[in-house]
Amino acid sequence: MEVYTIVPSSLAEARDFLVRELERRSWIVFFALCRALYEGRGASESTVGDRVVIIKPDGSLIIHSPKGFKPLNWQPETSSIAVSLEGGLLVLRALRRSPREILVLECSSVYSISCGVSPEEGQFWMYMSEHEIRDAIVSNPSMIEDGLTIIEVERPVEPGFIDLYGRDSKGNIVVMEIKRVKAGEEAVRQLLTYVNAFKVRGVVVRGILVAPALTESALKLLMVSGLEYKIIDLKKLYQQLQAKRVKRTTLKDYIL
Amino acid sequence: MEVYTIVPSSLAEARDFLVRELERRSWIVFFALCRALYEGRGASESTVGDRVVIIKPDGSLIIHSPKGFKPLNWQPETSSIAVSLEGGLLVLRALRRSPREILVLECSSVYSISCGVSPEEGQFWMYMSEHEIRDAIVSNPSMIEDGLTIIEVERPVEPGFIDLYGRDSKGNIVVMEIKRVKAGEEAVRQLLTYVNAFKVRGVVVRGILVAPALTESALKLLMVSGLEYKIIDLKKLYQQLQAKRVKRTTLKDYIL
DNA sequence: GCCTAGGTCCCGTTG
DNA sequence: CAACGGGGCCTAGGC
Repeated sequence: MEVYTIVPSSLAEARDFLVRELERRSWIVFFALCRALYEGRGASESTVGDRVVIIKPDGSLIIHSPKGFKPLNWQPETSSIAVSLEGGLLVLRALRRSPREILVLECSSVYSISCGVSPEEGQFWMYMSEHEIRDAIVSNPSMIEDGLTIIEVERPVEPGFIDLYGRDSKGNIVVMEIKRVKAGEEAVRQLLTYVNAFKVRGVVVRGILVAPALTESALKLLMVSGLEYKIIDLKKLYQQLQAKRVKRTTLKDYIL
Repeated sequence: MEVYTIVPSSLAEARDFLVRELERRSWIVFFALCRALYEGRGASESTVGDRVVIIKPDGSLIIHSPKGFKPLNWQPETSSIAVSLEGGLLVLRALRRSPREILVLECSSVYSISCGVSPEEGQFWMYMSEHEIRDAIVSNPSMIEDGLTIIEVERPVEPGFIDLYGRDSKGNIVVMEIKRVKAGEEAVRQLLTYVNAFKVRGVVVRGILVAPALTESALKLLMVSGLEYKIIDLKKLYQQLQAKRVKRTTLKDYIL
């Protein structure tokens, strides 16, 4: 990857550079003193401040303030980014078609602009998703309960999908909702919706919430609703999965 | 703001530069060919790819791939970022205490590094939040229903808070849940939880979902649950609020 | 620290 | 296209 940086001596120079690199669909990063105006699903405005602006080859635009993970303003995907000089300011207009949104960036000063064309995308893998946990249970249902058999994964029901649908050793239908993080009330409500979808059709089923932990109020709501839960040990599960997994890399040397 | 950029001729030079600027709590942005390993609440790994890495003065670390709004890897807040040269790679270890997470970035090549110390933070205002909508209803409850009076805002209930709590013209207690976007089932379930919190204590209340729109299944669930809804016009509300608001800036010249 | 709820949530998947 | 649910969600506000 070739990265090229300029320290523009004027906003006109910055504009020309941006126009050319947007045309080439380069990856653009610049430091600027600017303010942003946004209107769409919500609306925002700001006073001038030092910002880092990223424009990606796919048109995504991200404006970062000096603090925190979240950008101050953004446009996840743009249909067009227009650059112009207006009243002594460098103005970028980033439009989005659907939902219809506009983000206007007014730069009073551009400190530096870097750009590069990126050939190396690389691959990415995420582990320990709800998906992975679900698949692990499918291949070993006894981790939930002895004698449990899984009949269907992602079974469509009235609204949405049941994570796991099975039958216990006594022949009862079991509906399972899986959470990869501590489950709150919302998870219980979700499970309850599924169980009720059966109940209204006169079918009584067991509902089991599968999670590494439950909040207190979630537990209370679960009890009141006649539902059950099963705590799973994510660390153990991760190590089991890790052992089976094609070893691509390892963090062992880094783990503290 | 002063922005300084180097094109390091070696990883050692990049390391020295990073160490110094991290020390100074500068704002650091660099382009690199690298891969990231993450382990914490989840786990991820990747092959090498071209990335833009941002390290903010507060220690937030963000790694962007060439696509989309979301970073590939990140650390919202770090307790420490260590930089070292290991086996011909520039390695950054970003630790987070709680939750305990580690992000390791292995750079095989650093194309350029920019840094700057930012004095101008600027201010930021967000409009049309649920908060704003709620306040607008408080100052004019008739937009929901004639004769409605608001008794309490954010009234604490069994678990959580009721957005608006009031009384209708006939003396019935009214519980309102506000959504700034189209409401789905989840919003209905939330409202239902609040209404049920009264019901279990033998108090019958009206539940009204206030939103710009409802999904079909949300409407169905709402009907079945004996709840009500009120559609609000966000565009109209925004213009009303905008008129009252202290005019800081305007997008009028930009709106298409 | 835990927990609840909002978000311009984003994002993938599916009908 | 709309809608539903996951996410390393993040972040703010209460306790």
